[in-house]
Amino acid sequence: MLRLADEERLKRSPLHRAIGEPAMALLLANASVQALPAGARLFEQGEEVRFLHLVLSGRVSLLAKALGEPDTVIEVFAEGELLVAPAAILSLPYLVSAEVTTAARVLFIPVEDFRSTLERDPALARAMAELLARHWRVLVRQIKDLKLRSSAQRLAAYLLAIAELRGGGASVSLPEPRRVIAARLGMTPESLSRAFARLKRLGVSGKGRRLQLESVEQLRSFSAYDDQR
Amino acid sequence: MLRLADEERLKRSPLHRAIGEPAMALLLANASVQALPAGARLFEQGEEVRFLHLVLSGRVSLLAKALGEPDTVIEVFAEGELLVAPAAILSLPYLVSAEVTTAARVLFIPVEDFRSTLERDPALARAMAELLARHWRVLVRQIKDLKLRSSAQRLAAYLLAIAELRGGGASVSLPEPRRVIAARLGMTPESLSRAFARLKRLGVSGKGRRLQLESVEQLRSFSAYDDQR
DNA sequence: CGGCTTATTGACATACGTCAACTATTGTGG
DNA sequence: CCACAATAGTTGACGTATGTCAATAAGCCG
Repeated sequence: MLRLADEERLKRSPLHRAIGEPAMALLLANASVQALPAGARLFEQGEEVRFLHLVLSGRVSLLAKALGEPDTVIEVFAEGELLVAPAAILSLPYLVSAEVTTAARVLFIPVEDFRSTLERDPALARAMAELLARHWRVLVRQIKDLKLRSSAQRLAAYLLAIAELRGGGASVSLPEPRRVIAARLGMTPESLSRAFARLKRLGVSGKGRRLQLESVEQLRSFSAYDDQR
Repeated sequence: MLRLADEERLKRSPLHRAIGEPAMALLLANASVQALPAGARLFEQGEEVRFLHLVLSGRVSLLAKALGEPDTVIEVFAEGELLVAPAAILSLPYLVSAEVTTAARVLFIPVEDFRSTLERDPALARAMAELLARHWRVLVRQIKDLKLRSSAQRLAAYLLAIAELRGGGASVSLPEPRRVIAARLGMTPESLSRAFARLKRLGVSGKGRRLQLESVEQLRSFSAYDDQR
C-alpha cells in the first residue's frame, strides 16, 4: 500500500514535518495510496468530503466550473501538498473539483481520522492553521493579480515565480501544458499565446516547455511584481 | 479601555465563542480598543505585523494596491471578525492594507500575545484553522467569480448574498458606498452603474442604499449562482 | 441653501474572448 | 521508423465587455 518511495516522499512533506511521527501514524491508520493517470478526477465540486488527499508525486489541479462548461483552474498542487483541507475541516461540500494533471500518486486519508486527530492533536491544528495561512496568501495574491494586472503582466509574474534565477537572467521550465497555465492565469489559450508574443520584446525566448528570461529586472518592473512571499 | 458595549460585542464574536473565557483573557491581557473614523488606516501592505485586529463595530476593508495608485478591495470585514490572521500567524509582512470604511471600534491584540497563546492553547489553534478554512472558501468563491462571471453576474450574486429574503423577492440595503462595492467586485464605479442598469430588467429596483429584488429566482439563474456556503 | 462628494451617462478606446484556419507537436500502429 | 491521426498551440479577423475620460446629475453635509 505505502511503498518505500511513498514513505520517503511523505516524510519530506510539510505536514509530516510539522506534526511528527505519532500524529502522522494516526492519520495513516486507514489511509491508502492510489496511482492515478493524468485526467483522473479525485472529487467533484458539490460532493461530500470522504478523504483528505495528500499529493505524493505528480500534479493535481483544483478546478472550478460555472454552470456552463468551461472549467477554470484555481490552483495547481505538487508533491507534498495537501488538497482542499477547508472542506474537510468544516464538513462542507467541496467548492471545487480536483483533476490529476500529471500522473500522480495520492494518499487518501479518511476524513474521520483527520477530524478526530485534529480534535486531539494540537500540533495538527497548528499545522493546519499555518498551512491555511500560507494558502490564504496564495489566493489573495491571485485576486490581486486578477483585479490589478493585465494578462501579460500576470504571465510575467507567473514566469518570475517559477523561474530559476541565474545571473541577471533565468530559465523556466513550464510545469503544465499551456492550456492549464492559461486557465490558472484567468485567460484563454489564445490570449496566453499573445501574452507570450508580447513578452518576447521583454526578453522571453525559447519554445516548448523550456524558456529563457533575458532580464529578470525588466520583467519585474513590467509586471509590477512584488516579491513578497 | 474595554467598554461594556465592547465586552458585549466581543462575547458575541466567533473567536470568543470558539476559544472560551480563559484563552480570551490571555489575548486581552495587553489589548486595547481604538475608535477610528472612516478613512483611517489600520496597517499598510508590506508592514510588519504588530497587532492582531478584531473588528468590534463598523466595517473595515482590506485593500491591495498595484504599483500604480488605484487600490482594489479584497474583502470587507464587519463586526466580530478577525483581520488578516495569516500575516500574524506566519510572522510575515502584510500582503494588503486595511482601511476603515464605516467608523469602527477595533480591538488591538499585541501579536506576541497572540502567537504565544496560539502555541499554548489548542482551542485557539483549532479556531484559527476553522476561521481560515472559512475564509479560504470566501476567497476561492471570489476567484471563481472573477474568472467565470461577467460584471453584471457578479453584482447579481453579490446582491443575493446580502439580501434579506421574503417571499419570492427580497430587499437589500447596500452596506458600502457603491465605489467600494465596485472595487470589491473587481470593476470600476462606471461599470457598476451599468451593471445595475442591466439588472433593472431582471427586477432590481430602488435607489440609494435600499433596493428591492423582485424575483430572487430570476437573479439566481442569471448569475449562475451556487448557494454553497 | 450652496458646495462637495458620489453616482450616472455618453462617447470612445482597448483588452480580451470567440471563431476559424493553419501549424506544430505528440503519440500510435503498421 | 515512418506515416498519419489526434491534440495542442498559434495567428488572424472580428465582436463585445469593460475601462477611460468628460460632462451631467444626484445625494449629502455643514
